[in-house]
Amino acid sequence: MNPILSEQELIRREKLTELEAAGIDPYPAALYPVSHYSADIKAGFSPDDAAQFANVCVAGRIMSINDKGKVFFIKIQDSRGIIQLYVRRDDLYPGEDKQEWDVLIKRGLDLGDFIGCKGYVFVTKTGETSIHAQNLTLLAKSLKPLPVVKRDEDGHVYDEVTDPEFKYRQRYADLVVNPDVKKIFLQRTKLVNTIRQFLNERGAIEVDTPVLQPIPGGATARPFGTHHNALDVPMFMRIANELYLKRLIVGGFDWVYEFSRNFRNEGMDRTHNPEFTVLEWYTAYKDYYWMMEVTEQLFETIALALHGTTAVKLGDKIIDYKAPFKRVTIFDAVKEHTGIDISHMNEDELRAVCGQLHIDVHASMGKGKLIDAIFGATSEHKYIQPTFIMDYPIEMSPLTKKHRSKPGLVERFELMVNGKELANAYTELNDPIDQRQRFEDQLRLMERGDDEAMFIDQDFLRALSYGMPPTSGIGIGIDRLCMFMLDQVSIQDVLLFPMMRPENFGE
RNA sequence: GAUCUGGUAGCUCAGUCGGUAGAGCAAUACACUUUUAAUGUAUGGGCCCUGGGUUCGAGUCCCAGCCGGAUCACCA
Repeated sequence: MNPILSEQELIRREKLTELEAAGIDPYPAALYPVSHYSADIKAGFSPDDAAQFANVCVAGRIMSINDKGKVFFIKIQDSRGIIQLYVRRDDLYPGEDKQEWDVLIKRGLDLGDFIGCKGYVFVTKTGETSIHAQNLTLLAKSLKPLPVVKRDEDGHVYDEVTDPEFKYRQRYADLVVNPDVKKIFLQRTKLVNTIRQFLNERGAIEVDTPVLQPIPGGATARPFGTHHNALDVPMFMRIANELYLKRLIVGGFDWVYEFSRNFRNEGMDRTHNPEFTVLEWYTAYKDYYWMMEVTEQLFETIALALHGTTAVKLGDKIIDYKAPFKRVTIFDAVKEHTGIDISHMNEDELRAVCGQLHIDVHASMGKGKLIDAIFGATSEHKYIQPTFIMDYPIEMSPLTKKHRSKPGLVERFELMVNGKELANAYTELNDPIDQRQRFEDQLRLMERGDDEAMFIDQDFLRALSYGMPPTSGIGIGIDRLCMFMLDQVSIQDVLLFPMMRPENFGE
């Protein structure tokens, strides 16, 4: 606790002492028998049927106090909204002794305190549904003033707290004071629940796989390293769960999924947090064409669940998630946006195209990375409406099955929305001999200087050797999906506690 | 990592040319028994992010650092 207290914090501590001296416990232990939420009272009450709400008990945090002398109007916020309490001195303390009124109500209450109230519901002269208090209980004292944010009838906000550092570091206060922030996170939960329901009702099984892994596999990224003391071995935080889910397909599950918290020790910006969530699922006996259809259905279902329509606002754009989505191969995409057909070019020719288009290249880049660079620089950002980009070069897809009819390509698609990758899926490589070769190719890339190439996972190869049925799998970035579906420009606004540099509290 | 930008009361923010630190809300006190973001009157509240420098004098100018944000590069 910061030893330097502000004037207002000191005053609140003095009030605490005064309350205790008067025999009022500022932090009572007993449960408080809440019977109603603010929103239910406001939605359900009508003066003609007042009996139904003649005896309610609510609890929440004090958001405003209007002191009228012998009458107080107090607004409290519970988890569902805000309701006003009408507190009249002579109703709470009808006798001669008004001392507790002075100590508890007049001097003892502050913005931010939790109180409980029993009473009956009525409508004030000004038309606000309120609770006429018959009993008021202090449930928890607040010692630190929250930011004061006010709203008028038109929804205009005064003194809104917008400082990102405050919002992200003290999300607890941000949530109290900014109801729209809370709404975003409720929507995020709804999005995740919608996906769960979608997958569960189709027979998918939710599983948990290791977060601590001896070999960080399934993606190309720099991992966080750590150490297991009892085993005295290095361990890594997972960068992807792909290889574990495929092991489960080997084991006989035919549709598994996991919301995987992944950790990557790389830069952070408004679209990247060091830990982030990816939904991956793998389905046996399916291919990437099937996967495209299910993906379209899923995105359409999510948009409808959140917004009641497939047309979703994102910045100044409207993204329409109505299935089916457009499909275009990566070579056709490049041809469309540059006029150049790179589909049959070798590495030197691709390098020449990069020079012609002023794209930075590195000597370590192989054919796959060059093609990816050309696509990224010329085409990727042009796909605003949901589009499947299909059939990637084999060099950049070491876990993907070779294309059934196009040599040098694999059966892979990425879903582009708003010019960004939202999902990545393939027909999975289940040929153990081919898989070993692909790993070895990665090793060669690594030797050539590509520090993102994959490690060989011998146990995964052993699993594939037992036989894995033909399978299709997908990974969907959940944080990014939330950003797109909830119209947020920063990943920090869809993460409750985005990573921040540790705060220095002094000493 | 590079560039730009910000940090002043509990909160939102002003602060001119370098010359005694400001407003609204919040707080304290008094008045008011159905109020409406924010009733009236009075009062208190400051490590101007930190450390150096320039100057008679620094919230203000210079340098370095700390903590954010934006843009760019790389990754989802």
